[in-house]
Amino acid sequence: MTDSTEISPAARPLDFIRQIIAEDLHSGKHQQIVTRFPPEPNGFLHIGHAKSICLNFGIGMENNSPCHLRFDDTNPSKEESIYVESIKKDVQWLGFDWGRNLFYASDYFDRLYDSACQLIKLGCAYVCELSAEEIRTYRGTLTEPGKESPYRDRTIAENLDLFQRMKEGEFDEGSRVLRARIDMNSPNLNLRDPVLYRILKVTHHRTGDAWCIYPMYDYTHSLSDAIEGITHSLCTLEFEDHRPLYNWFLDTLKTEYHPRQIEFARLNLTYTVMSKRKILQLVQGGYVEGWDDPRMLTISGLRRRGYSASAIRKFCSDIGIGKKESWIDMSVLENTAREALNETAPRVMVVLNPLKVIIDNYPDGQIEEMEAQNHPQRPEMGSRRVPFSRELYIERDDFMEEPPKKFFRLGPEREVRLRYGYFIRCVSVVKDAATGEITAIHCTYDPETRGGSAPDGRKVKGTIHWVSAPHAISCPVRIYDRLFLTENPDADRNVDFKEHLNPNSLTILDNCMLEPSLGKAQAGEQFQFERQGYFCTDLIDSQSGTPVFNRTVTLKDSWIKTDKGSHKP
RNA sequence: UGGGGGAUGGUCUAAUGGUAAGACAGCGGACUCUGACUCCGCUUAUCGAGGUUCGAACCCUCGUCCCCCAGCCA
Repeated sequence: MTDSTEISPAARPLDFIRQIIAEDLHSGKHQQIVTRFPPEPNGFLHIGHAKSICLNFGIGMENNSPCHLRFDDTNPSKEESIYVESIKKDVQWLGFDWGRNLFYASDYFDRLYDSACQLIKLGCAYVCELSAEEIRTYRGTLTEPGKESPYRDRTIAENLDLFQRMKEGEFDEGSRVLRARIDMNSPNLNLRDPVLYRILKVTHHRTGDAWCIYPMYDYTHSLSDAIEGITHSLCTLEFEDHRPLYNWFLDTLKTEYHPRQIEFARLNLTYTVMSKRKILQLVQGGYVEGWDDPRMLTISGLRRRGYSASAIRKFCSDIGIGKKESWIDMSVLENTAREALNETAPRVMVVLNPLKVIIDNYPDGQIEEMEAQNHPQRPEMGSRRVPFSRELYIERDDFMEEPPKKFFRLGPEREVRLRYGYFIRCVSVVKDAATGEITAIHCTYDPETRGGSAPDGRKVKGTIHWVSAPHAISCPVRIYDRLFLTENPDADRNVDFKEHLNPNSLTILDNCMLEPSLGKAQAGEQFQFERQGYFCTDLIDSQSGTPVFNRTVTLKDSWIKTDKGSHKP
């Protein structure tokens, strides 16, 4: 990707973070800036991470400066290399390049250990033997000060010895921690002697069994930023309270670099959940078919759903960066997909819920090839030929025996245009004697209207899509809808968010009729099924010749609004 | 009720002492061989009360409401 304006159009005013960076560059505080995206490899990336990725890497591209990808892998009990791989893939797929700047916090374990010893020597850290419960009690509460640990005033030599023995595996998990020695009376709980290291006798996905003590986030993060010479360390609002601690580490250890932490509001989207913990529950509980289920707002799910990387980048740019907790409506994301796909997706005709049409006056056995444009607004995308014959399929929704007022489609005695085909008029309806279900309709066509226009200038109000029955390719199409029924599934603490799952988030239509050109669709190709929506061939389940389609998003439909329900797909 | 943040149409975002703007949503209309796209129009906002000022969304004071923090998670 070379066009950085695509990511942040020049016309858009700078967000507050970019303003700070511009000032720092202008004032000479920094000649070059360095940002970083620091995921923990304990799950797949989602749309919320995309916001952070676009921010950090976007700033990098705009300023021609590096943006590091650093895995914050300090908790081996939750982290796995499969997540490392998926994260790298997703960042690249989104269009970003970390170049040589791929790092792991675990790369710094030795330096982090040395710095911890340094803190001990400074009298700023000590080995504490309080249990986890005791530490919690000693920490105090929001309104009451904490109490100092009885181990707080050990000698430096004793602390050094104990810490080394922690490292050497002499002690049990949970029996000791290394703590910073700051202020048990601080109104900021993060400063009440936070834990720096804990004993975890767990194999790490990169360092194996080399370590049995692992550093905590706050300590690791600030030092890793300093080690890498990060200038602006961008994180979400909940870390605002941690900033004094972040700074304390850097100030106390007098690091060469002192990055500035700046916090921005995380992304909230309606009709979904964003927390990794909850997403994990959906995956592990089998509520979805995996991290990359097209209903998931993971990067891999969105990719499979048919969202392009540029659409996701556009979305992240559109929503902006601020400090106000905000909820973006899902329709904004959906609209971004439509906007992107409208430009690029070739148009095709597919009948999702087929209804047989027999054209009584069309010669039996005759086949014509109709010229259809691939994109009416972009003639350079060319055209294709679609076969037309006596028996066709049309959409069940496009026929009503007793049509309401503003229904422009087919009904008894009504005439409509078959797109790129002929005008047809319905002459009779065939029903199943037992169920009363309409099984087919009979029509006549006007041979003068070939291609879809009438020489006599007569107008029809409706144009519907169709597929020639003998030529149609039957195919499953997966209709995806929002995963949740409520705007904020998390809203009520007393109700499990899974209660709000949409039971109809996936509908498989297994007898859809594709126009023949779709037989050679490649996995991942995107199309507009005219009058229906944007669809793509599934990346995983599509075989060449036997495609499986996923609905990315519907087209806007103003008929559905006037009709109020009876027409809902 | 300790500390840290935040309040601009229904939802986001801008305006940084000088005409409150844009996007999405909604409503109405035009166009149309996609009830799509496109185009046009409309409704709707500065949390409240004071103050400073010729002039305040912006500065000051006092309130109100919302979010975050008591993991050996990140």
